[in-house]
Amino acid sequence: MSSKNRSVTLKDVSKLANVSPATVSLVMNGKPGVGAETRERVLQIAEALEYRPNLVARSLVNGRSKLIAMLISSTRNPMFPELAEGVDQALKARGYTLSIIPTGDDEKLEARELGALRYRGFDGVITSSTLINNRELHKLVESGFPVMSVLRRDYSCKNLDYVVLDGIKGGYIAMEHLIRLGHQQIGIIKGPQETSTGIERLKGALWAMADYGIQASDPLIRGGDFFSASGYAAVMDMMRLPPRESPSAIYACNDDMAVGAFDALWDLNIKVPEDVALVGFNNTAVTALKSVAITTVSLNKIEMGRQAADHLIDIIEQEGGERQPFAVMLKPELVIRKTCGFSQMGRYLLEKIKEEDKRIFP
Amino acid sequence: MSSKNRSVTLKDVSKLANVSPATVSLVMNGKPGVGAETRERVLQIAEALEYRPNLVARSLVNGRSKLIAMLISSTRNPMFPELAEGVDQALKARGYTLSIIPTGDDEKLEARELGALRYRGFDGVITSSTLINNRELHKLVESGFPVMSVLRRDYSCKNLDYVVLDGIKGGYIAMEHLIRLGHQQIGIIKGPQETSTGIERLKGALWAMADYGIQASDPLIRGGDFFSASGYAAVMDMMRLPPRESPSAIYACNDDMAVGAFDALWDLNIKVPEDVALVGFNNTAVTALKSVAITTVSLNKIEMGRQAADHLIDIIEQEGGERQPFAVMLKPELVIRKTCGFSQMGRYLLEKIKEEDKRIFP
DNA sequence: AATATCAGCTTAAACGTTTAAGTAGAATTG
DNA sequence: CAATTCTACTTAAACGTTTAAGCTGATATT
Repeated sequence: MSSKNRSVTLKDVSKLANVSPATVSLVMNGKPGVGAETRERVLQIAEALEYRPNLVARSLVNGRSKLIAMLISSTRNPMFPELAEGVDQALKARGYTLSIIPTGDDEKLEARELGALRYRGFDGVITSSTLINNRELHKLVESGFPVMSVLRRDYSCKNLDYVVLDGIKGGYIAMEHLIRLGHQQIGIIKGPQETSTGIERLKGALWAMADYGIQASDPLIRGGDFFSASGYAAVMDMMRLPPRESPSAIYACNDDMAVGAFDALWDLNIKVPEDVALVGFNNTAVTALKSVAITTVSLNKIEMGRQAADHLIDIIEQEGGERQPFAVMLKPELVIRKTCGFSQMGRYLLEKIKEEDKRIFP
Repeated sequence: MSSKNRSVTLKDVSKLANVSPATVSLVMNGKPGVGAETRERVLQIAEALEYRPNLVARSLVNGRSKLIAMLISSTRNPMFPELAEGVDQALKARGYTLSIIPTGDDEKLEARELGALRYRGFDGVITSSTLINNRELHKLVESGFPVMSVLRRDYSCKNLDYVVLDGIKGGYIAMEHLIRLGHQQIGIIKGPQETSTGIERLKGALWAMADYGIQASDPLIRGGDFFSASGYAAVMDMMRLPPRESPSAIYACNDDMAVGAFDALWDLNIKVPEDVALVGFNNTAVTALKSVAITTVSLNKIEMGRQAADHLIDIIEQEGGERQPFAVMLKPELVIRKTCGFSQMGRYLLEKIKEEDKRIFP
């Protein structure tokens, strides 16, 4: 069918319409300075030829590509899908398109990708994989490139805009929940301390413990890396403690580790929540499954992505204006499911009764 | 710090090096025709100025942007993360960057986005959300734009390259597994019949039933849309059938629906696998959880993404050559977990024991 | 020694837009 | 009616590359 594959250009339209390319450009961009009839004619011809402006050429001249990069740790990070959905919603609404750049939380790669953003033609970047004290990010921000940090942030980067969750509050309410249910020996599986989320979610929990006069015992606080395996290992370890030192509840600083913990408890034949309570963080999709039902701290990831993207575009599009800092801190909410007891009480009693039955009627 | 934000260009380098821009271009691209000393000098100056070629300008002249689009239904589709990981691996290795375009499986939007790909400057597209008989896709392929279909395909689109899973075989082995475990009344939760996956996974299962002489009963075959809620609804419905018509096993054409089914069985207090066996499809992350452990059909999503991306780039980069069709069909494997019995045996023994009990202690 | 070949450069056009500056003619003004 | 302002255009430069074609002087060929 198609012989020559060159697409229709501004010039093609201008020739057919007997006007200069400049005029066509004015028409296509709805700018004034063109007579009504001419405008109409050009529009019709453009329509007929199915003319579409070449965005690459346009980018070159006005230095805007309408391309936004999203730096993430991995597409498999369970936060990513919803975050990206929010970002995509906002971008689509304003005519931008989204590129994703997974970095695997590899510092080198992240630095390289950050440095490459500008000359690759991106208009701005949303980064969700920021580690604390990221020099390259620093440089990028200082150079005036539009950057929005989401989920995590870098305290050391003064001019970095962000929209994050209040991790301290989140950690606080998670821990408070466990304490109020009567737990005194509480295990904590930390996140990496090079991330703001890792730091804050721990800090909040420790605050709650302090407020309620509960001793935080060192052997119950374990390092984790936000991946499920580290949660599994941490629990396997904790549970080796002598019974009176072992936890009756565990707070994992994210859901992945909570799921790992859940699996470990399962393997150890420890009943959740009857024997050990568990609370996670992020309200990731898995936690909502009926057979998992992990109590967790929820945050609106879609909203977070949307706000970040929307404001990033604001920044990009308001050229001259003094750029004032943008910092949003969303509020966490506790989602109470089944891993912390209470609702399980009924079931627990039921089983006790069954056991009695068996003894009485063997 | 930074006053003027214009980045370093080829010209800046050429001026400092006292050569023409053309020479710098040759050097930067490692092309011949430049003397050793000159080359060295240019390289050093470029290095010193931190010169990076402007990819937008480059794209404009050689018509290649090194941008690949990936059309997906949603970032929340559980297949997406791994698929994208594979794609990203291949793209990164060859210097391309990935844009994702969620379409929500909305036909209009998908058509629009497909049509826009070329003038947005993409070099090619990987589509995983293709519905059957997609006119716009047809047009795009016929126009010679590099397209690779992954996961799903469109039978009606003759020149569409693809890398997919053998869905028929997958459906077959899933169903065969249930049959071999002794099930005769098997419920099926279908996928949408406008997708190749929906069609094939059903067809394969029906073949297996036919091969083993098992009647497929209409009320046990329910429509689904690949989302969890439809699996839930299907099971709720099926289980309302009179006991002798209700299924002892269920085959869901994807894991999302299997999870929905799992939840429904949970709510109905029907034990899996003791009372009803369940098999899913895709080997999605959730199914591997210890407390879920759904038996499912596995496919290597990362590999699938990688192959698709890799070959797409091959197509893009071999300009002239006759483009011959590329079609890969990966082999499915059954991942046996805990939702299909084997405990069937346990149940059998248990019932025998109960009967004995009743006789002895009436 | 005249000619061909070649390495090592430069020139200039091209890619498809946008936009500042220019122009011709019509309309408005004093 | 001459001067001014507008309107509706056009011209041409610019964005930052690539690349075909051209040029120059040196080396190789006959």
